[in-house]
Amino acid sequence: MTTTRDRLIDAAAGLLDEGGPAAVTLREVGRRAGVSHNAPYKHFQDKRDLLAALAAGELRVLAGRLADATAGETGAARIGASLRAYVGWAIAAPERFRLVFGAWTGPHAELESAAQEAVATITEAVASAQAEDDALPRDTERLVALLRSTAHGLVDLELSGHLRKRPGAPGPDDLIDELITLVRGGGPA
Amino acid sequence: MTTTRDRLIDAAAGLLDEGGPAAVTLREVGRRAGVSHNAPYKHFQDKRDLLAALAAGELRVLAGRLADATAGETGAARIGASLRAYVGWAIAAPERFRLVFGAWTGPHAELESAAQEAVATITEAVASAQAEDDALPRDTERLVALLRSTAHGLVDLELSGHLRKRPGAPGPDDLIDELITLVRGGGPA
DNA sequence: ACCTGAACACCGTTCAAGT
DNA sequence: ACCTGAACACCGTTCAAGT
Repeated sequence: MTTTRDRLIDAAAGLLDEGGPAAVTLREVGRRAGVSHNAPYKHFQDKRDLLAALAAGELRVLAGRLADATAGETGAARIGASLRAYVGWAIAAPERFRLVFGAWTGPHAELESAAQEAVATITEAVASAQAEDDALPRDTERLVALLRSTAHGLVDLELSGHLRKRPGAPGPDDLIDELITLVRGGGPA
Repeated sequence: MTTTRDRLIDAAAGLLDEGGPAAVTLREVGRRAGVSHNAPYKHFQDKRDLLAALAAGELRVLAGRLADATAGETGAARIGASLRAYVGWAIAAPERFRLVFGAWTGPHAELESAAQEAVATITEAVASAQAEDDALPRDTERLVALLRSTAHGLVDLELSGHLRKRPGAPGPDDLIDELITLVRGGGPA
């Protein structure tokens, strides 16, 4: 049984994908969900709260993808799989990526716990890789922060068209490979 | 002599800094500039065009800061100075950073040429550093793309609160140092 | 408990008119 | 050339009312 609440979130996600944040109006969300233009207020505090619920769901999807992608890998390859899954998710749904990591005014409990889940998944992959590959730096927190930053920036610059100006320029996946090589000190796998 | 056009851009910048993108309404921009709520349409095609002019100006400021910061440095320190200037600019004016690198629908000539200028400044710093330090990777384009991505992601995660959850966690400047160490293969300066 | 319809105070944009 | 004021079609949010 799909609740009205779920249909509202689905409608918002569809509108976001199709027309960006400007297309997500509560009036159209209601229309698509088959309710009135202010029925959303019976399920969410306000528009921001609806978007946060959507963003939290997306972060849980991301965490699942990261877990799946890294399950069969070992060593530095595990880190590579994790970063490629992150980038793949973001490139496939740019508007959701931007929503999730955009400017949120004030804290939101559900969103924060979902974010923590995604970071924990990456951290596990990195910690395992470190245990299996002595060429990796030892400080897990620093390494995770650096890897996340690079993957995130790669995606953001790619999506905004700032990364590749000419054809043949290195793309996100090329740069992830380069990053992992550098992070291992350029030595043999 | 400050033109009406300049006062409109200044008003938009002030509103952006104070209240984020939602606070930048053409009506309030006009009010602050001492003109009517639709005088902006005599100087800009629409709201997006005004914001693009603001963003382009900010990118030119950034390019200048990068040039200044790297002028007195050599080798890998030049890259460090460049990245710290980038991060410093972004953290000091988060809303402008987000505007500049946000989602622009369709191309905008002035904005694109300003972006090219900023990238060229970073590229010069990196190319000089490569000439002075053999420990750096040789491919300038790849290296620039990787450095820009990391710096950009660092800022974006920091601003959204996703980078540092606990006090004492490494901040942007720590991670820039780590990145430069890794990029040099971890060897001696 | 969940939803509707009218209303309010906004917003970007257009247009006719003024100097 | 530059600006104004009214108007239009939106929007988020609130509120009284309905089942």
